[in-house]
Amino acid sequence: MLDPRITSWILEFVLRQPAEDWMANELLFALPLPSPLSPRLKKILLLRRLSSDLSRPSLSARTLLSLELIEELERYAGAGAPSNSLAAAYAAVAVECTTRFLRERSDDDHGEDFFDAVNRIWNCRVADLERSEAAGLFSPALREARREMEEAIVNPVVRVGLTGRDTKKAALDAVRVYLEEAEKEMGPPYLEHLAKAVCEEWMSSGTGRDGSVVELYEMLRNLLASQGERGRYEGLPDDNYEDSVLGRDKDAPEQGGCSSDEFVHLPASASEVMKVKNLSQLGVLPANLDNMEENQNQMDLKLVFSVNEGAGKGPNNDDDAIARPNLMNQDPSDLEHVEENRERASLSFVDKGTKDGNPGTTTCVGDKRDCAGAPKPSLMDWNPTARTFEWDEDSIESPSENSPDPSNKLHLPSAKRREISLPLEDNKTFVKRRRKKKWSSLEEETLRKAVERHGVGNWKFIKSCHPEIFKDRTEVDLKDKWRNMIRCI
DNA sequence: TTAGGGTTATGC
DNA sequence: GCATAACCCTAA
Repeated sequence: MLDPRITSWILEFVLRQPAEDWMANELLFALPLPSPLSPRLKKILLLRRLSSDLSRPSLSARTLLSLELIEELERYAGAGAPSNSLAAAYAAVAVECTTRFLRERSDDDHGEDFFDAVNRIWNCRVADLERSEAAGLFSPALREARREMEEAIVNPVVRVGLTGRDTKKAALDAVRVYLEEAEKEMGPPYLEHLAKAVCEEWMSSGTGRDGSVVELYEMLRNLLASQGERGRYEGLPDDNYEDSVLGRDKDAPEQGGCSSDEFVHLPASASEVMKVKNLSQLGVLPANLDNMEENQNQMDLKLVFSVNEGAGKGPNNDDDAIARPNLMNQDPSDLEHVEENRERASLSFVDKGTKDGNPGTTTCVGDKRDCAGAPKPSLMDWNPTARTFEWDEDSIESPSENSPDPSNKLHLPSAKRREISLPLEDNKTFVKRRRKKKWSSLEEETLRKAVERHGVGNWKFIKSCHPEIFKDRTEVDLKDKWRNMIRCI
C-alpha cells in the first residue's frame, strides 16, 4: 500500500507539470491520498483547475468558484487579505462570465441571459461576497464593475460598450498573472526537495543500488521514517513546508467553518461506490475497498477535486465512460445521504453543466422578482403532481417485463415498488418519490439569512440566489423547511 | 408561485 | 405509537 503522504507528493508533482488533465484525473482517482487533504494539495488542485480553464480556454462560474475557494483556503490559513492579483482575477472573471452573454446572444435572445447573469453573479454572488468574510475579494475594481453591470441593465449604450470590450482576454490575462504569481510563491514541488535528499542519500550510501522504482520508493519510506525518528531530516523541507505555501500562521487555531474535512468531503452516491467496488473486484483498482465508509471518503474527496470535468480525454476513455466512475461528469443529484459532509456541497467542483457553467437557475432583478426560467427536474426524475411509488434506489428496472430470460432478474431486478397513493392503471404515470434528505446546517443557515434579507414568501427568488446550495431543493421545499424551522422557535 | 393541509419516513 | 421532518398535492 502506497503511503498517502508520498502519493500526495507525487500528485503535487504531476499536477504542476504540463501533463494532460485526463492523466491528472486518473492519478487523482487511483492514488490513495491522506484524508483530509493538506491545504497545500488543495490549493495545488485549485490552481490546476484554473490552469485547465486557461488552456481550454474557458472561463465560467466554476472559475469564479475556484478563485473563491483559494481565497477561503488562504483566509482560513491565516494568510490575511487576498493578493491584488487574486482579487483582480476574480473581478475580471466575474465580468467575463457576465458579458459573454452579450457577445453570444442569439436572435431570439432579447438579453434575458445577460440580465440573468447580472442578477446571479452581481446581485447575488458578489453582493453576498461583500457581506461575507470573503470581502477581501471585493476590490475597487469589482465594485466598479458591479456599478457598470447595474448600469448596463438599464442603459443599452453601456451594453454595447461592454459587447465591444474583450473581457475574455482581460480575464484570461488576469488569471494567468495570478497563476504565475501563485506558482512563484509556492516554490518548487515537495518531491523536488525529496529528490535532492534522495540523491544525496544515494550518493553517500555507495554500492548495492539498482536504481529501480521500488528501491526509490523504499528510500522515500526510509526518509519518512527517519524524519519521524529524528525530527527534521537534514536536507528535507522543514515541518512547516505544507503550511508555508498558504502563509499559514502556525499559531492560528484550526477553523471550524472551513475545516479541511468539510471542504473536501462530498459524498459519492451509493451507485458510484458500487461501481468502484466492482472495479476493485475486477482488479482495476486496489482491492482494499471493503471498508466502504472509509473509501467513500476517498471517493468523495477525489470527486470534489477532480481537475477538469471537460477534459476527460485519454486512452480508453470511451470504454471507461460507463464502467468507471467519471470524475468529470458526476451528477450532483447523486450526492446524497451524507448530511454531515454537505456543508460545502455548494463548493463542489462538479458543475451541472449549463452553458455558462452555472447551475441551471436564473433570476431577475428587483424584489419579488420574476425568476422564470429555472429548469425543473426532468420528468424522468420525478413528477411533483404524479401519484407516487417509492422505488428501491439500488434496483435497476428490467429492460422488459416480458424478458425472455427470467434469470436476468437476478442481475437486473425489477424495481421494487410499494403503492403509496391511489393505483393508476398506467404505470408510466408513477414516478418515484424523492428520497428524504435531511437539511444540512449550511442549507438551514443560508435559508435563515435569505429570509432575513428577502423576506418570507420569496422562495423562488431565494432559491435562485443560492442555486448551488439549494440545487436539490424546490421552492416548496424551502417553504416547508421554513415552516418547520419557525415551528421550533 | 405560494400557502396550507395531507402523507410518508424516521427515530425514539 | 408518537413526534417530527421531509415531501407531496392542490386551490387560489
